[in-house]
Amino acid sequence: MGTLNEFQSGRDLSMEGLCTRLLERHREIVRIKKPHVAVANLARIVETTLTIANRKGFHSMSLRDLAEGSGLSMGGLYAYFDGKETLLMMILDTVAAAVDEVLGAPPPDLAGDPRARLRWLLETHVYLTEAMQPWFTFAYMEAKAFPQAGRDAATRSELATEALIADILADGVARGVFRVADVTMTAALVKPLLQDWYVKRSKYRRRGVTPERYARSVIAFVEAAVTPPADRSPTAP
Amino acid sequence: MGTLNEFQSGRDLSMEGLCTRLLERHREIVRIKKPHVAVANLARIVETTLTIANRKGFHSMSLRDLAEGSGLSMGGLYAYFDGKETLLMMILDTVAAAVDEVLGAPPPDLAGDPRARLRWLLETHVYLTEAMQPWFTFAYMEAKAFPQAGRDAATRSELATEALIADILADGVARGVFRVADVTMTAALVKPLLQDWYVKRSKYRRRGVTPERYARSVIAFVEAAVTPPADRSPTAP
DNA sequence: AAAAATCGAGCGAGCGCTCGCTATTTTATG
DNA sequence: CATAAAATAGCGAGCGCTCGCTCGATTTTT
Repeated sequence: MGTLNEFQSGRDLSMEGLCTRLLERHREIVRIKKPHVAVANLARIVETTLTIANRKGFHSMSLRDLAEGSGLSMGGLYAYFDGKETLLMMILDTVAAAVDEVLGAPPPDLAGDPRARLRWLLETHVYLTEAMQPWFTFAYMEAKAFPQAGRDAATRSELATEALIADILADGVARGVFRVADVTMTAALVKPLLQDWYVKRSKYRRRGVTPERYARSVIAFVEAAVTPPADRSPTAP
Repeated sequence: MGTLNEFQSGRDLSMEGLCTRLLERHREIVRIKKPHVAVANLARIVETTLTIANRKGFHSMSLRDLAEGSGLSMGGLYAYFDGKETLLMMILDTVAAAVDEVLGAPPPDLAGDPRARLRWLLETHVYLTEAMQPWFTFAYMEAKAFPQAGRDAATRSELATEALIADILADGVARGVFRVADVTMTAALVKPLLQDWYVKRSKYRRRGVTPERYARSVIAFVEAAVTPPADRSPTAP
């Protein structure tokens, strides 16, 4: 099993890397010409937004707060987005894109091994959400309270992850490795275990729980629930 | 195992019953003298608040929205609370009180049976949150974004429930009924399974999942994770 | 000197909240 | 038992303020 340090997503998940791709997806909204200027300021804007919004909510963050925190002026901000709602959407779709990119590319050599695929998915999800913790907290907290497009995107992303889990479980059942009464229901129950890592991150930090340990715990918990009793006898591997 | 219909909490969880107790706890704030008038209008105020806030967030609900929805005027509302924030607190502490009252009173005859206690707790939690679903959704969504006192209350309530789970697990381990590597960690993982029921209620409704079935699934999932392998062999009961 | 980036005072809309007032019910009085 | 007096409940225009957003002026870069 891997560790957070070994975790290689094949994607740059740093603030700069994420904002570079954010800029590419929104060239027609960001009115700044020089990419290095745009990316640098987007990074400060997003960083500040995540910090303030995760403390008191996106709605309660005023653009004056954001201007002060990011070092730009009120008017300056509007060269980077055309409204507060657009800023929200930019952040939300950056999270969704990261999920697609990272979880959508499992190592091909695991294809025939449902147990390994499940471990990889759970572990990678924990490490991904650890690397982008403020982004995921933001998306989780704000997606519900905002306009239809945002809600839909969040729902779709959530269901996509659930479908990945369900797919692995179904494969495992077909191969006789797992025993699961209801694949859809079980997948639905696994999802909140993954979300808890970033939703309650501060609780786990306070308790000194590392990402590695959390991933191990979730894997053990889920595997116990899907492994046929016969394979779990104390003498089995 | 019980069903939602048989579920008797020993407390009136109807809107009227809850608002009656809410009024008792806040007599010095509610300036309406006649209890039957106060309770009736509080019920309409709270009902409207939960509906609007769960759709677009408490912060985005204006008191004009609330006045229109509840049938009172702007000024009239202020006879029932002394500010928007107080209204929030009234609702949050009603939820906390209900949790204490219902989960704090397990059937005494289960005392010696950790497995039965665990089942009762999980089942009762699902039924309680089903009966007060809009209240719990509201508390979950709004507690974080609001003032210190609210955050603290939410954290304390959350940890209290977790402690109830941990207590049962520890008892089960001591009696050799459960096998759990880390009681605190496992309790932490059970909590989000219970929260998912009201946080994602609409998803489960869309899929036709009943409270009974959800409770059964969670119980099966958790029991698989805490039952020693030996007791799970196909020949065991 | 042209282009790009940034500035910040100012706008109208909408917010939470107040207050002088009316309408209704309860109580006191001859 | 009428009715005056007091208490209670409710009203909604309007206040001060902050919000998201705009735009002509200004600074910085090339």
